[in-house]
Amino acid sequence: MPSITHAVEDYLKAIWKLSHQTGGEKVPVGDIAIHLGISAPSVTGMVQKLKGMRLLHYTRYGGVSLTPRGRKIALEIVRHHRLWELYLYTRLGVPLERVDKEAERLEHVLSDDMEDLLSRALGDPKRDPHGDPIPTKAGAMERLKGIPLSRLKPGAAATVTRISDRHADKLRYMVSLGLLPGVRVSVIERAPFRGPITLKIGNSRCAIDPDLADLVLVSAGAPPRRAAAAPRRSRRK
Amino acid sequence: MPSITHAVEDYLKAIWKLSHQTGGEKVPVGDIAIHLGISAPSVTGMVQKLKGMRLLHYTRYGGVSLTPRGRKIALEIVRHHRLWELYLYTRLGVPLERVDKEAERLEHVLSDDMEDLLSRALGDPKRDPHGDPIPTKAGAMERLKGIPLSRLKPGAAATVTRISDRHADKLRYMVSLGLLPGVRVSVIERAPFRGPITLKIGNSRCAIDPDLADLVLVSAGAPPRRAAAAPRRSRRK
DNA sequence: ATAGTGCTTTAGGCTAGCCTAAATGTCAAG
DNA sequence: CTTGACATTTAGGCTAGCCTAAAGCACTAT
Repeated sequence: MPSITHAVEDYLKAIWKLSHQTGGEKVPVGDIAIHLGISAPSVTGMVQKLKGMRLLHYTRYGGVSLTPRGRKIALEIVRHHRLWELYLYTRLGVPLERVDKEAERLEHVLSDDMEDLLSRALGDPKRDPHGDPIPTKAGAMERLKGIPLSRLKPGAAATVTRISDRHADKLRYMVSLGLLPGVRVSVIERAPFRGPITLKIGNSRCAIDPDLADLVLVSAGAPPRRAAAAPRRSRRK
Repeated sequence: MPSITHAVEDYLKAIWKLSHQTGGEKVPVGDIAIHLGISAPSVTGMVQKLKGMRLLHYTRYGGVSLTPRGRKIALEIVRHHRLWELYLYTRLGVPLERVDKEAERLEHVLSDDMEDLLSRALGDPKRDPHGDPIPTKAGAMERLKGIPLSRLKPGAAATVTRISDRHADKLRYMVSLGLLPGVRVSVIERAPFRGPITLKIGNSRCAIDPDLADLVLVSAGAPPRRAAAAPRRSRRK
């Protein structure tokens, strides 16, 4: 019986992500290939193997979906990933746009005992620094609520709940604007034809592209009760 | 040109350790095999590959020794390992006898940037929680000074500087005795014929086997100025 | 010297994961 | 219902690392 290698974990996580964000059931093999940057034939091969391990359902030309076992493992990796992200961000001061890449490697290297210690050291957090929910150890995950910032009507105010971690460069830009989870924003103006959206973030204002605003989730009324803990950057040297 | 894989890092670290602790120049292939738990033929194969990468010197039947390049990489891994150990111990409260195994996996997963952040977060430490010196980024390492506790004369007092991390079970026992770096000990009595050594550790006394005492290094007069920071175990639940 | 003993190396094989090229299935549009 | 476009799978190959079995070297003791 084959074991859960790093590669297996990567596949399961990718499949989970893809089915999670599209909401769809079946995930096409090609999408997995693109997401992981691996050739389609390689993915077919691995998928057949994972089917043999009963980690996913698969029919030729029919796409894949995770079994409960597969989903459990996927969520475990997601939990590891997000715990590490939070740790890197709040404790080591790793810049937000870099935590994803670092956590990508660390997520595979976290024993069960250490997972507990890490979680506890962080105060058993519910969200990672991007605002994404951290699955519980049992494999339950809070639903992401909120609407894209791009959908917010002019004049409306809201609180950022989550910023997408997909594109490091865009993320860095958002950070530079102060567009972070827990921050209060309001829409001042929206140009027609998907033109720029003018925002007030804190006390400053700026205009951003709606494509960028798509990546930001906001929650209507919620006050910024508890932002993800700020990093304590060491100031020495 | 082959790349520095995890396996390569493990080999270099093993060779460095073996040549470092024997003080000898050439390391026999068989020793590497035993140390890594890998068959001798596999080691021969890898060693030939590493020679091709100019990371070590090797002649058939003649053992191996690291080139400067190889040593640089080995020390980098050792640095990673010891930084992680200290981090796990002082920040996450991982038990001392477990940090080695955990760090074994983490050491391969530490980017250059993160190494700096980690080191800084720890206050650019010089020692790991066992008392072993942490190599500098440039690849320089302080020499371990001190004598084995087993060599200490009755009546003499000293400070523990380092306890071996080789055997997790023995390490756990030492921890339970309070035999930790920075702790003051004195020899009350030594039974003849390598019999048990009776010690005073702090305010309590105990008798230990000289084989165990071999694993503890002590420094004659040094006062316990700064022990490796104690773990702050969370007390919740 | 020479045989034995014990490393060490060669030879040959295996698995995991990846690749490219070529074949095959699916589906929509004519 | 046929064809083209495109996704997917099969076939065949590669590298990294590991293994076992058998051959080869070196050193010691007769």
